[in-house]
Amino acid sequence: MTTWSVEYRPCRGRARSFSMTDPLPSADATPYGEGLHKLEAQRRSNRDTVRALGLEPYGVRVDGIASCAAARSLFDDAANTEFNARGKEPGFADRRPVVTVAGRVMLLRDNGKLIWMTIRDETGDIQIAASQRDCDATSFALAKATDLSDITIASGRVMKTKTGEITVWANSLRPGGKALSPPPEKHAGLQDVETRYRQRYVDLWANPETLAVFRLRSGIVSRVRRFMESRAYLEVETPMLQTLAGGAAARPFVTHMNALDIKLFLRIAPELYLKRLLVGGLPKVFEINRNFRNEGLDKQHNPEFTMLEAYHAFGNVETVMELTESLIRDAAEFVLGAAGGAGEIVLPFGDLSINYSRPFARATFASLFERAWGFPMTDAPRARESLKRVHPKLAPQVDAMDPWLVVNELFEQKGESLVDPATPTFITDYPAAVSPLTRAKPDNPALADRADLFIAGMEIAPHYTELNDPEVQETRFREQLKGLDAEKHAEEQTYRTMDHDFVRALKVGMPPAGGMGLGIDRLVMLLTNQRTIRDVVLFPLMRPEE
RNA sequence: GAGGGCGUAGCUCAGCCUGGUAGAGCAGCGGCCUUUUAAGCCGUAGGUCCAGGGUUCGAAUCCCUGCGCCCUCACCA
Repeated sequence: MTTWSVEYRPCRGRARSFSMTDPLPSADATPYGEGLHKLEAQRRSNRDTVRALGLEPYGVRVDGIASCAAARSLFDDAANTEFNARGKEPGFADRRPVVTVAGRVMLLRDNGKLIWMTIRDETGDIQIAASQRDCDATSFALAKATDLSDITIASGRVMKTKTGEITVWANSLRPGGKALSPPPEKHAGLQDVETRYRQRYVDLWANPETLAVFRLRSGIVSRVRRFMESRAYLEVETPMLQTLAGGAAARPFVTHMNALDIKLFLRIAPELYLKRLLVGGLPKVFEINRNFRNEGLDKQHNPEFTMLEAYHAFGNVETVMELTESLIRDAAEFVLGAAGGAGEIVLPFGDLSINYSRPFARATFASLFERAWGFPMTDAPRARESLKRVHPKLAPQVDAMDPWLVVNELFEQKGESLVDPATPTFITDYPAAVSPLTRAKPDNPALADRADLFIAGMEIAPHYTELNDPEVQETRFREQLKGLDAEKHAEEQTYRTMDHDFVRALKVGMPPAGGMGLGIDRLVMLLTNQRTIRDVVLFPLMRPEE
């Protein structure tokens, strides 16, 4: 006789094996064996009780369900008063509204012949009463077999208890979905940060603040889209799988396509495709979608993140600065409106109160540099000396560095921090040497026509007057490639490649343009007062559990 | 990458400093209860103290290593 050894893993506890010669686990004994947690076993048994009542514990289609909020608003004080006064008179016509609600059982109080539940849906909570007198027998038995965190459906009259709680006084209950997992603690909720991210499906219903943040996120993104449309930008979708990963300086994720046997990259930016569309004659385009960068994780970086990029033909950096400022103010106004506020658009972010209503501040790179370091950025010797002092690790290389790179290092050390975090601020006029893909300022070729928006110390959105001279572009690409130290950047060379097609596109002729990129996750962090990007991404990347 | 913190029942947390048989609340189970709402009362059960190693007569506790998460800094851009 052949003996198969089958490994199988109960949801908890050790894996064990059994062979075909062993008796099969019986179906009505717990099919997951002794590894099954008692709490789950108990819930399975309650589920079987529901089946024995002739009901489907996982629910069936139900039409005409009212939200908890809608059911509450149906409450009719006059009808309720009338019922309380005359409900026992023969022939009395009950005018209290009838409703069906569905939700997850958050609280359960079994008084014997009267069972109270508080259920929750995305609109809020409502209390349900299931009394032995007023429910049909099956429904009452179902109520008895209901566990915390089950999904239940109740139909009945909307009334108010003598303690003033709006309640659906049920005459019928139906199962809406069995929960075999026990719920988090009912007062403290789900606290563990890791579990909240890994099991967002629990976090979302157990912690209403979580749901509120993601509803706001959805509203913000929708509002941003409508704003762009109102400005006559066309929404487009460009490749996320690219044969070259261009448009930004970041390490891409690499994958392989079997059918063509080629290497593919997840995009690090949509930029080069959106510009091709300008060449194609689309004057104003935008895309809101995911970019992927194969770099570290921290409070402001998730490997996949959502960016808005927009390009405006015949515009320049000022065009898109105005766009961003109006767009952010509009989104902030939306959030404030959702919070019931009015007047000046001020939203909290941690300890800061960020004012979005005034014109955003501006500061030039050069002025911040000088304020930070006490000498002008054109003073290369002093810059080198300062960098050696503050960054001893870099000291040996400093003399060989491009003077503008030295300036840039110093600026990032101290310059950015001079910007008031509570005032949205554009830093303008970056050195051209540190902005290779940007056009130079018409009146000063040493400076780039670029502005970066900073809010709360975070870089939110860069703005550029785009490069559209194919020869300049090609030279810049070549310089970028040449700059790679072959040994140190061996890996980088596998994905940094000249984008010949993009140069070819520019040769067809691209109108002058302003372009911007706005980090949507960071914007949502600001507007919803969340300190980490993981609290505004539904399913942030986590290391696998096993 | 460096430093710090955390990991104990399904959940929320004590206990660790100062080593001596594992604790509470909620949830669960049995019982009572038809206006409760963190329901209440009586009873009861529940543990790989993240994993591995070490010290010790004895380790949740002290030491080392590893894993996971969080924080700060650095790197990257």
